[in-house]
Amino acid sequence: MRGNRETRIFFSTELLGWYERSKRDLPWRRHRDPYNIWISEIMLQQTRVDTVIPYFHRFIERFPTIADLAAAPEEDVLKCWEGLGYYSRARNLQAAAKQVMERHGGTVPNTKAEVSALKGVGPYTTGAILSIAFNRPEPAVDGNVMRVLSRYFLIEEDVAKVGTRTLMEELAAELIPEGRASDFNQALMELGALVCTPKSPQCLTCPVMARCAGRLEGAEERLPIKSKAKPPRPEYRLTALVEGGGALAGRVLVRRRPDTGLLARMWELPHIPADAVPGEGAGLPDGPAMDRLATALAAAGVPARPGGALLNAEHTFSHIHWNLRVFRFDAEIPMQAPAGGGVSPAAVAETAAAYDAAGGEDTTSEYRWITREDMDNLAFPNVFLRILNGYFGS
DNA sequence: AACACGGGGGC
DNA sequence: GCCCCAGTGTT
Repeated sequence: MRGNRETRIFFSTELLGWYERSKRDLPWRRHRDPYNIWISEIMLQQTRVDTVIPYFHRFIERFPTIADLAAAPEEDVLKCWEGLGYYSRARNLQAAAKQVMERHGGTVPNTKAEVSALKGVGPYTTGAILSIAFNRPEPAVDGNVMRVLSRYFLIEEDVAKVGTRTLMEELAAELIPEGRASDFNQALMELGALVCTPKSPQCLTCPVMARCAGRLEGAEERLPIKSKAKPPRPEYRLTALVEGGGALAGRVLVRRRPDTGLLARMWELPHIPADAVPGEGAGLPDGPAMDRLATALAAAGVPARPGGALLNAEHTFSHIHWNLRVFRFDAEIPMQAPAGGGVSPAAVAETAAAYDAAGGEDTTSEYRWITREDMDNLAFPNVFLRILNGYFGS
């Protein structure tokens, strides 16, 4: 156990007092509703409060109950999550809502085994739901809590290590005052968010500064100790903004991403990989780049005439840095439905091979011609949202 | 244990 | 431009 008894009692007591005085009025704190708390905790994973608030309101309005969420089209759930990132959270959340309907009659369970069995609910969220919604004395250790505890107790273990989190959970559990798990866990995270911040912590306003070992050692700025993440690897993409003609005038070609992996089942502009920054230095010149893109589009069933480079866009994920060069195309002829409504296996194989040869990766994409209004119903990652909003002029 | 998985905010 | 994240699932 870290710290002596007085140090731990002081911490918990002063922290609770501070929380009563300083807690923010957040939407999910209005009522102690397990569904609201669950939604908020999933949204708050790797995401700041200010970002989450508008999403939380829209989500609860669109899916007021677990039954509504379980019954909704996945497309609607993703659309509600659009721009929030880590979209597997949304897909897992809906899968978990179905679990709750089937196993628990539509009521959020209140035991550790049942809560942690829900899709998308790991050790942190299990503790958060059990403590915040049901006042159970379970630790809820996130990045904030690890920062606060590492400073107050001067813990120099690497917080990126699994063993360190386990240690923090044991410590956090010991600190929970009798009957106060809900407020105490929220207080711990609130302190990390408002006072014990990653950079320039506001120690002079901190309720536990007097006994903070990190502060007393002058070590608060270098804690917590955390090993560095790998930098994102660069990827270069030739991207097509294809404008329809004739019956498809005013529409743009988009496709749906595969069921798994990056941005699963989100919509995007068609793009193919390139070896370097397109249009620069070692990158493919615009002419050949557009030729390759045109070949890939034709193989996907959309013959199109290149209309020049439109813009460059960059987007950084946690592990990939995308460099996109977007080219405008005019569709030569509208996509036609095959006779009889079907496509022969041979034709599919031929198209797939041609698309692959042209640098395409996903040969099973669903393509669609959309208007600006159609964007209200389809979920796009931010980088394509920016491009399309710029194009449609909104 | 390492990696995949988005995005925004602070400085 | 670089750093920080209110984590979970897969391999």
